[in-house]
Order: sequence, then structure tokens, then C-alpha cells
Amino acid sequence: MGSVTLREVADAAGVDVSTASRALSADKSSLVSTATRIRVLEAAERLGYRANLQASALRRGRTGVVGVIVADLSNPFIGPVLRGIANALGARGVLPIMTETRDSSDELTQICDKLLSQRVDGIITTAGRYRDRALLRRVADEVPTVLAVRELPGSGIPVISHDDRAGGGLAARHLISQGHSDLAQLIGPGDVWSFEARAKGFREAADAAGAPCLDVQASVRLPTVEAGRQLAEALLDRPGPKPTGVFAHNDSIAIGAISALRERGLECPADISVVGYNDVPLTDQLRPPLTTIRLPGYELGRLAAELVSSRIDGTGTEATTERVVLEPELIVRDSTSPPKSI
Amino acid sequence: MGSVTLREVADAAGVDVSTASRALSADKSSLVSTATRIRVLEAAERLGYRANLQASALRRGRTGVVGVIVADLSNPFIGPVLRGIANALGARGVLPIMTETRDSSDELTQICDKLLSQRVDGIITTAGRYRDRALLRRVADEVPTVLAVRELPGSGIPVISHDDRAGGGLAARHLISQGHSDLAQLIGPGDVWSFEARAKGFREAADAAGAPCLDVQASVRLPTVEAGRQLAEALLDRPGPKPTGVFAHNDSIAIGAISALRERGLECPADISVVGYNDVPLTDQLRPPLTTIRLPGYELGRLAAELVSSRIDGTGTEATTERVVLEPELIVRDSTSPPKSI
DNA sequence: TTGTATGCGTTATCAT
DNA sequence: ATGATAACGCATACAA
Repeated sequence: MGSVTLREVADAAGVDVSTASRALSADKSSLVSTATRIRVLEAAERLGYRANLQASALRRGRTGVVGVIVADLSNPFIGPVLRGIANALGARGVLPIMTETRDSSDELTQICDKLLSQRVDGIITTAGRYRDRALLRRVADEVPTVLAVRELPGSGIPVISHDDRAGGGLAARHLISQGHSDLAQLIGPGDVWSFEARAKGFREAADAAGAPCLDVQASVRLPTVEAGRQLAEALLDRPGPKPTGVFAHNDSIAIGAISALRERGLECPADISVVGYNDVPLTDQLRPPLTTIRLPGYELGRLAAELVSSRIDGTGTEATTERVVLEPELIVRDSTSPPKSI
Repeated sequence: MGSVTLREVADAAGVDVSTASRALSADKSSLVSTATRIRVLEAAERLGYRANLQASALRRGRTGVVGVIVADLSNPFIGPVLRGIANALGARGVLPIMTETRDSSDELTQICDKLLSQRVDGIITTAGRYRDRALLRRVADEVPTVLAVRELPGSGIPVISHDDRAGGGLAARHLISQGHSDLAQLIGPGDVWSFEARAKGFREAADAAGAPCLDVQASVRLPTVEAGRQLAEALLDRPGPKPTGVFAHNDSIAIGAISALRERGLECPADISVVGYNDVPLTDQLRPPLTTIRLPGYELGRLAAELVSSRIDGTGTEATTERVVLEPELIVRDSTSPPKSI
């Protein structure tokens, strides 16, 4: 492609490349006389000049690109997060490279390698599992890195998250306040901060209220509708009294569970109440509309992008921005109600 | 960041940079003796060498990055498309830069500029509106470009789409076969291929069956749940007989419409049947589960990525790959049923 | 205010 | 099979 170089612009304007470079640079254009500046600008315009950011990056050591790594692009809760990231980065003229690991550590390894080879200025990831801590730590040593949504305790990597533990507590207290005394939780895939923290928060609040709490653990990797189905069936297949209040670790699991329960003759919320997590789009239109915990995805994305930007600029006051934790919010809809027997 | 350069690896291995370059290059490593190759490889490993793709790109004229431009990251139908793109590109070692226009032409202009400055090897976009034809045509002249999902007739840009017109026909014939004789369609934002084609297909099939068809046009830019609400209310506020079979141009509109209808005392499907479009995740879990037309998002994304890759490689037999059109599929669920009066 | 010269890290061409 | 060298397009330290 005969793309126009700075050299050609300079020649057309009758100046040296260095002068042309200065004239076109936003902050250094003051070092150039107004007359020559407009001459260069006109020449650039006329020739259709477009700066080669690759070359510029090579010279300046900055690419204007940050890598974004998510676990699952088809998880609807990720949409708002990506938006928040894209918007905040866009405002600074930075472009995001988006990648997906499907929660596979091998994938993550390869992706990190690729991003580092691309010399991205920074990395934002929501895909870290505990087992990836060392890997991500190494990445963070090479390039400004920010965790979003999922924390990685002990990694020392700055993180923008929200309080999953408090979210679990909200779910438990809501069910208890509705009169449920037999609780259960459908736990998301292991090795992930979000689910462990939610489980812990839920259990603590249940214990505090003296309510028995059954844990049903997932053996699957991704927290999907199908996983919710399996978890609900595992719950029903257990011997003993059936809980009436169930906390699903995300909305997909909740949806799958409600569907599976219905197939076994249990209606939600008449027979069993279900609380979800994330408040993904459309949860208010489900059958029934889902009571859930809102995860502030857009905000998380936006803040993560701003944090990584400030790290890149070196303006991050290291100590003060290590960890930002937003608050979850209980959204009450129709999937929870007082238990029948009361 | 003291990142290791090829130079240092060469020095450590006691060879020239050019030899080191050959040794590390996949296809040219045969030009190097096995002995020195392993010496170089070891040195690289030991020093933690990582090729600088920026520099490599500058020299070779290829970045290994393609730009992806979508209209709306929060539209759930885009998830599968992005996945298809990311997976197909990933298999070829190419990374996607993802951007969002919110269906604004200004945004699109800026984004194209940015991507071209980044010297992406190719561009895939689902965000083209008719008014953007000239802009995208110019882009396509600079870099291999592929349209996905939305066509841009007369632009001459290769496109991977599916048959929206046939999809509209499927919707109409389904409603008619259920016994509906009074039809209406809630039309998506103007200036966009998908919606115009769906409208046309629906109208044609209605006409062919002699069924009157009311068109309700959106005045909004994005086809959201809220837009669906407004469209449904506009429909009800019209004088004259109310249609019993409604085609919403996407699932979000359908959901908003059903919700608005319910607020006005009309139940779906008892009082009014609604067909959506896209078959986005969770439509089967809605109240009621949505009858809809499936748009093969993953396939579209995958094919678009493969097409742009072959264009980049220059292996695209120009004439044969201009336009690929997949087939839509009717998914019958519970939001449609025969009208009451029958 | 402008020009000169150099280097960012690679790869390709040409020798050897 | 390997080395020397130039060039990709740009930005900056330095000189004028």
C-alpha cells in the first residue's frame, strides 16, 4: 500500500522531517513557526498523511494499546465491563485488544505471551484464577497490569473489584428476612475469587442467623445455564430436608436451576426461592424476574481502565490505588418470596 | 522496561543478529546449522527473549492485528460474533482490536482513522450504515475489509451475512400459518441493512398471503428493549383494528414490546403473538419463551475472520468470495400461538 | 526556529 | 552457513 510517510510530507512542504514531525505533534507544535506549521499541515492533508503508530511506538516505547483478557466473551455480564473499558480507554486515545481464555490457563499463558510481544502498554484481566497467580505476577512485573472483577489475593497486583463477600451476605440476609430457614448455595467453579468470596459471605451470614446452609459445588469449568441445571439436580438428589432458599452464584446458574427445578415439579418462588448474581441484562424479563445482586460491571471496567492508564502514565501513586472495592446491591424481584409453610 | 533484544541474544550466543533472527524465525530456521540454532534458542530462553512485534511489523509491513468494529457491545447478539472472530483469528496467530461505534458515524470515522494509523492488517465491521458507505469504501481501499452481518449494497466490499429478507419471510409465514391475518412489524432503526431487509421480506410474504401489514417505524438509534416499548405503544395508539401477529426486528424489541403490551392489558401470546429476531442467549428463558429467528452469529464471525485473513494473505480469489449469505432458521417457542378468535 | 544525525528492534539483501 | 549492512517510519538530542 503506497501509504504516505512523514518524509513525503516534509518534502512536499519543503522542510526537514524533523520539522514536519514537530509541526504535526500536538505538544511540540509550539516549537514551530506558525507559517511552516500550516504549510506542513496542508501538505499532510493534501497527501492524505496518516501517522504510522507502529513506527512511532517503536521509537517512543509506547503503543497506545492495552490488552484486555476476559474468561468468557459469551457471558452476558462481560458486556458492560468491556464497554466501561473501551469508553475509558477511548477517551485517552488508547485502543483495547480483546482476548478470551475460556478460563483455560494454557490459553491465558499464550495470550499473555502474545500481548507482551505486541508490547501493549498495559493489561486488564478479569480471567485470573488462583492457579494463574504466578503467571500474572510475572506479567505484572513486565507491564502495568490491573485485575478487574476477580481478585488474586497475595499477588500484589492492583485490583478493581466489588465486594463479593458482602454480596453473598446480602443474598443470605434477604432470604432469611423472607422467612427462609433452610438455605443452600449453588457454588460456581472453583479456583476463582468471585465464587469463593460469595460462598464465604453467604455462609457467614447464614451462620450468624443460625440457619443451616447446604453447599453444592460445581464440577464444571464455566458457570453456565447448563451448570445451573446440574447443580439444582445435585441439590434435589441429596437426601434430607430440601432447602427453600437458594443462592445461585450467578444469574446463568440461577436460570438453569430454576428451569431444572421446574422440570422436577418445583415452582419458583412458590416452592423454592432463588437469588442470582450479576443482574445481567434481561434478568428482569425472565420467568420469573430474578432477584439478584447487582455487579457494577460498567463501573468496574471504567475504573480498571483508568487505573491502568494512570499506571502507564506513571501517575499512579503506587500505594493509594492498590485496591478499589465497589459495593454490591440487592435487586429484589419475583424469584424470592416467603416460604409456603409460613 | 529492560526488555531483552535480539541483539543481546545474538551476543550471548556468539552469533550475529541476522543469524539469530534466522534461527528464531519459524520458516527460515532451516538456513541455520542445527548447532547454532539450538545455541541461539537456548540463549533466547535463558535471557527471556520475547520478539518485539512492533519492530517486526515495521520491517515486514504486517502487524498481525485486525480491527473489529461493532455498533453496540452491549447487544447480546454480538457475543457469539466476537467469539467467532476471536477464535478464527486466534488460530492464525492474529489478535483482534475491538471497538464500538454506538452506531454513530462520527465515532466510526474516528475509529477507522485510529485503526488505519495502527496499521492493522485488516478490518471487520458489523457497524456499517448506509450513510457510511463512502467512508468504508475508502477504508476498504486502504486495507482488506470485510463486512459482517450488515450488508452495504453497492459498496463493493466483501460481506459475510445471512439472509435477513428470508428471515422476515419466515416470521411472516409462521404467523400466517398460525392463523393470524392482521400483521404488524416493529421496524428497527433506519439506515441499516438488516432491518430494511427484514422489513422487506416480512412485507413481501404478508402481501403474498393477502394479509394486511402495519409498519411501525422506530425513531431511535439503537434497537433496545426501551425502543421495543415505544414501538409497541405507538402500535396500540394507532386507530383501527389491532393486529394479532407482530414481528419485532430483534429480540430486545420483542422483549420491550411484550412488556409494554402486558402493561396495557394484552398478554402474549394469548392476545397477541410476537416473533423476535437473533435468538440471543436466554430468549428461551423469557416470559414467555420467545419464538424467534436464529441469526448464526458465531458462524458469521468465524467466516468473516477467515475471509479477511485470506484477503490479507492475498489468497482470496477476488471474484469468488465477494458475498456469503447464510440461512436463517425459525425457532418456534411460546410467544406465538393461533389468535383467540379462531 | 530549523536542520543534522542517530537509534528504536527487526528482517532482508547482499556478500563472504 | 554466516556476517555485515541497510532500511522500515518516526522522534529526539544536539547543533546551528
